[in-house]
Amino acid sequence: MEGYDHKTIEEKWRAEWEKNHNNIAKDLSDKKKTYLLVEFPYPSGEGLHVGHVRGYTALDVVARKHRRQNESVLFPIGWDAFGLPTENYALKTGRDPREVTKENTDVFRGQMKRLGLSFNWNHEVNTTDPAYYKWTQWIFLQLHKHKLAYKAKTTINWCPKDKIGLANEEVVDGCCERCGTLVEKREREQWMLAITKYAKRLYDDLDTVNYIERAKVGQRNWIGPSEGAVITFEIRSANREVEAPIEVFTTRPDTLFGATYLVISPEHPLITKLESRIVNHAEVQKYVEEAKKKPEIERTAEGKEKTGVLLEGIRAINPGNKEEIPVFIADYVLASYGTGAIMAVPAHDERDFEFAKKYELSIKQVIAPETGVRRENEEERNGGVGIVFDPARQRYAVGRQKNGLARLFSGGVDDGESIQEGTLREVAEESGLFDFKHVEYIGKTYAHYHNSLRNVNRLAWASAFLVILDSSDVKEVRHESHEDFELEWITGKDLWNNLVEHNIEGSTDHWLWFLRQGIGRAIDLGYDTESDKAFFAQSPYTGEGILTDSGEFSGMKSEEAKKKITEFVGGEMKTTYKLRDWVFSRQRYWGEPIPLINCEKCGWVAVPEKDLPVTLPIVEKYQPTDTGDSPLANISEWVNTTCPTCGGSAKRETDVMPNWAGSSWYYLRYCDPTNKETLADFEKMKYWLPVDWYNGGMEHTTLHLLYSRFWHKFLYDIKVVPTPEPYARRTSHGLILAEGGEKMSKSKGNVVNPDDIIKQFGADTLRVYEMFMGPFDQAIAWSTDGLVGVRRFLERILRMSERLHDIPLPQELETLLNQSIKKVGDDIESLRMNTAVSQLMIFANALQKEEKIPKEAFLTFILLLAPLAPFLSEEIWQGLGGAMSVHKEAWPKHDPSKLVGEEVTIGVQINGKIRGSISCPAGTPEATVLALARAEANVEKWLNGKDIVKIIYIQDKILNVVARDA
RNA sequence: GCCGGGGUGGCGGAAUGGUAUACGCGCACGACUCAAAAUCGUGUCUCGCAAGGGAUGAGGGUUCGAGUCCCUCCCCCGGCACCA
Repeated sequence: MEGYDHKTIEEKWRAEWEKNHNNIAKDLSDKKKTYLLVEFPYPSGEGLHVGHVRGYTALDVVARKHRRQNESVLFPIGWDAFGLPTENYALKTGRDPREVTKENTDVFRGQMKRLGLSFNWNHEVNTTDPAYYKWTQWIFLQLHKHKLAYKAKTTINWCPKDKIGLANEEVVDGCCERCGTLVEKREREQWMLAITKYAKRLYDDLDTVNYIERAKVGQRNWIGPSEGAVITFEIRSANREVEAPIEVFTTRPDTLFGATYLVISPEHPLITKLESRIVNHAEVQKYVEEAKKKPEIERTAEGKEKTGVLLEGIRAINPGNKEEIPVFIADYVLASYGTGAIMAVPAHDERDFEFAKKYELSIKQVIAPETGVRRENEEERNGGVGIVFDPARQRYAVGRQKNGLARLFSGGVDDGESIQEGTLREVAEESGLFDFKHVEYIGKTYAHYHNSLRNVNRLAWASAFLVILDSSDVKEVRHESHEDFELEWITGKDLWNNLVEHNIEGSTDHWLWFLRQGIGRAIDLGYDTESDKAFFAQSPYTGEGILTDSGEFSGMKSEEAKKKITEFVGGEMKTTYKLRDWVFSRQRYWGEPIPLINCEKCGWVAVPEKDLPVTLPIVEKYQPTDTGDSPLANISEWVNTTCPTCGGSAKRETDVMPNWAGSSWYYLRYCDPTNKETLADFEKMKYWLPVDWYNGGMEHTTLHLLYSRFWHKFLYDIKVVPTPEPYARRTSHGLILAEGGEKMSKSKGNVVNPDDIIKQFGADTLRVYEMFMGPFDQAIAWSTDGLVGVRRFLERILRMSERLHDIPLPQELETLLNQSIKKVGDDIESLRMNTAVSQLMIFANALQKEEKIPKEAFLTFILLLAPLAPFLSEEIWQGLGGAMSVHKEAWPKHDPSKLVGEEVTIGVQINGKIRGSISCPAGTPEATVLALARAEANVEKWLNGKDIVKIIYIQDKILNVVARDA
C-alpha cells in the first residue's frame, strides 16, 4: 500500500458520482419523504468557512443515511446572494455585483463538491436570479394587497457609514450590526410589514414545532407578550375641565389604587394636543427636544438616573379612587411600547419608585405579599425557639415551639424585647445576608408581633421562613388547609428539649447555620401598617399578593383583582407585544426592487403580476445618494414609468428589500425551483413540506426563523402553501473557534480555511474530525492535533481493509457489531455525531485486535462509516468487490436479540460501594448472581459478620447488597 | 437583573439514577529499526508499600445507589434588558 492518497481517491469518486447522478430527489414518490434543510450561505469573497462545514456535513450524514433507508430525500442548497458585502465590494472595485456573485457562488459550489456534500444540485436556487426574486416580489405584492405592507413615516435607525436604514433588530447596542457605527435617528417614509398582526400565532404555534429550546425561548422573548390592561385616565386642566382621555397600558391593573402619578413619553401626542393647557410648555418642549436628540442607547442605558418634567396645569384622575394625580413626561417611558403612557405605582415598581423618590411623589402601598390568615390564641403560646426570616424582604421575626410543633409567635414574652433585639442584631450582622439597616425595623416588627398576634384574623404578610434548630429535629412538614387560611407546621422530634439544651437564647450559631442552609418552611406573619409603611419607604414590593387600601377590592388577590378592577374602570384586558413591525425598505442597490409605483393620481400602485419581475437595472454608480435615497433613484429612465392603473406618468419605488426577504421563503422554491407559473407547485410542496429538519447557525434562530415563519403563515392564510408552519424541527450547531478558544477572524489571522485542510488531509478527515470534535450544539475550539488523530484513524481503516479473511464472526464481535449499528444510527438521528464516531472507533479497535479480521464485520463497519467518510468508504467498498456504490447499499439493521453479549460483567456493591465484579451469562437470576458474588473473597470479606437487609439487583448490570452489623 | 447553556483527568470530551473518567489528543515505556519517523503493543484521575481511601465547581438533601434528581451558593459562556 502506498499510504492513503486522499487526493486521488476523492477526485476519482467525485467525478464518478457526478457522472452517475447519485442523488436525485424524486418528487411525489410513494416512498417516505424527508426534507433536510441547511441555511444557504451568503456567498462572500472569503469562501466557505469551517463553521459552514460543521452544519452542512452533519445533515449530509443524515441525508446519506436516510437515502439508504429507502427514503426520498430532498437536501438542497442555494445562495443568499443579495447583501451589503457584495455591494460594498462592487462599489469599491466598480464591478457589477452580478459578476462578483457568479464568481463567489462558483467557488462555494466547488468547495461543497470537494467536501462530498450530497446536495441535490438540480434544486439549486439563487436569490439574485430574476426568476427567483420575481416570486419574492410577488409575495411582497400579496402582503401589500392584504394590507400587511404599508408605508409609514417613522424615525428610522440610520447608519451614517453604510447610508442605510436599519430595522430595530439590526441595531446592536445602539450601533449598526454590521459596521458598529453609532446609529442616528432619521425621519423617513419606509415600507413596513405588519408582523405584529401575527404575533400571537407566531408565539402560540411554537408549541407545535420541535425546535431546540434555545430557539424557542429566543423567539418567545423576542415576541415578548405581556398580559395587561388598557385603562383610561381623564385629564383635567387647572379649571377642572375635562380635557382629554389618556390611555395607559399596565400589566398590573391590580395596583391601580396605588397609582399616584402618570407618566407619558416625550413623543406622546398629548403634549401637542394640550399645548395651550400646559403652563410650563417651554420647559416641557425643551425636555422633548433633548430626548429626541439623545440616541436610544443613551436613553435606555442601564442605571441611568431618571429624569422628567411635571406638566403644570393639567392633572389626571385616577379612575379607581377618583383622586387627582400629577402628570409627568419622562424618557424612561417609551413611545414604542404599550400606549406610550403609564400609570406610575411607585410602591410596586422599581422604576416608578426611583422616580417618585427623586421628585418626592407620594408612594402608596396597595399590595401585601400573599399568605394565609393566621389565628393565634394565648394557650398555644408557650416555649420559645427559632427565628423567622423572609429572604425576599429580608425581615425577621421570632418563632416559638409547643408540643413538638414549631410555629410563629411573638417571642420574648418573658425576657423582654432587649434580649431578642440584641440577638437579632447579631444574627443580622453575622449572617451577612442582608443590610444591617433593616435591623431597627426588625426590632419593631418583633415588638409589633407581640401585640398583633394576640388579635385574631390578622391579614398576614410575607412568605417567611421559619428556621428551627437542627435538621434532625424535623420529623415532618404538615400542611393544614383551613377555610380562610393555610398553614404549614414543622413538627420536630425533640425540638423543645434541644432548645433548652442548647440554651438557644444566647446562641446564634444554630440560627445562622440554618439561615445559610436555607432550611425552613414558609409560614405566615402578622404585620401592621405603620411598620410596613416604614419598610416600603426603603424598597418597592413588586410581587403579587393581597390588595389593601383599594376600596372595595381590598382583601382580593392580585390575580382576581386584575380583571375586576379593569372591569370596574371600564378598561380592557389586552396583550401587548414587544415585537415591532418589520421595517422592510433599504436605500441600497443590491436587493430586490420593491415592485410598486407611485402615481400622483392613484397613489401607490402594485406592478401588475405579468410585469414581474421588476429587474434591477445595471447602473454605473452603486453609491447611495447623500439624500439617503437608493442608487436606483439616479436612473431616471428606470424610475420614470407609467401608472398601471391610469396610464399617467408615475415613479417607481427606489427602495429595495432587506436581505431577509429572499431567505424567508427559499425552502419553498427548493421544492420546485424552475416553476414559471407559481412560486412552487402546490402538489410538490404538499409532498415535501414541512421541512423535516432544519439546521443552521445559532445566530439565526431568532430573526430569520421568525421572519420566515411570518411569511409562511401569511402564505398559508392565502392558501399558497399547504402547512401552517415551515419547519418541523430545528437544530443549531455551535460555533467553531480558533485554536486557543478565540473567535476566528480575518483580522486576527486565525481563520482555518477548509480548502487547506482538504488539500493536506482530505475531505473525509475534515468531515469526520468536525463531527468528532465535540457536542454538535456547543461552541468548540479547532484542534489540529485532533484532526491528525482522525486522519490516523482513517489510515488505519485503509490498512485493515488489506487484512480481511472470510471467517465467521466471533461472538463478542457480533455483539459489538449490533451495538454499533444501533448506536451509530441513533446518534446520527439525534446529532450526537461525536459519540457516533467514537463508537466506530471502538468497533474498529476491536476488529483490529483480531488476528484475522472477519470480512463481513468489516464490510458492515464500512457501511456505517460511509455517511461520515463517503470517499474512503466508497474506495474500500468497491475495492473489495462491492457491486454498486456503498451509498446505495441499504443501511444496516441491528438484531435486537444480539445487543447483549452472552457473558456479562456485573458490578457488586455492598451498601452502595463497589466491592467487586463477577462474570456470568446474561440473564442469570438474582439468586445465582448473589451466590457468585458471595463466592468472591473480597465481597465475602465485606459481608462478614453482617446481616443482609436488602438486595437490589438490576438485570445484567449491578447487584447491591445492603448489609447491617449483626 | 432576567432568560438560556455550561462547570467531569494535562487537553477535547463519554456516561436511560446502576462498575465515573468511554473515544480521541498528549505523555511514558516496550517491540520493530543502525537510527529516526511511521506502525504495533502496554500504561496513564489521585493519596497509599499494601489493605484501602478520596475525587465530577462548593455545601446540603432525596435514594439501596447521585456527574445525573431536589435545595442553597459560586464561577464561565451566549442572549435580552427603563417593555409599564
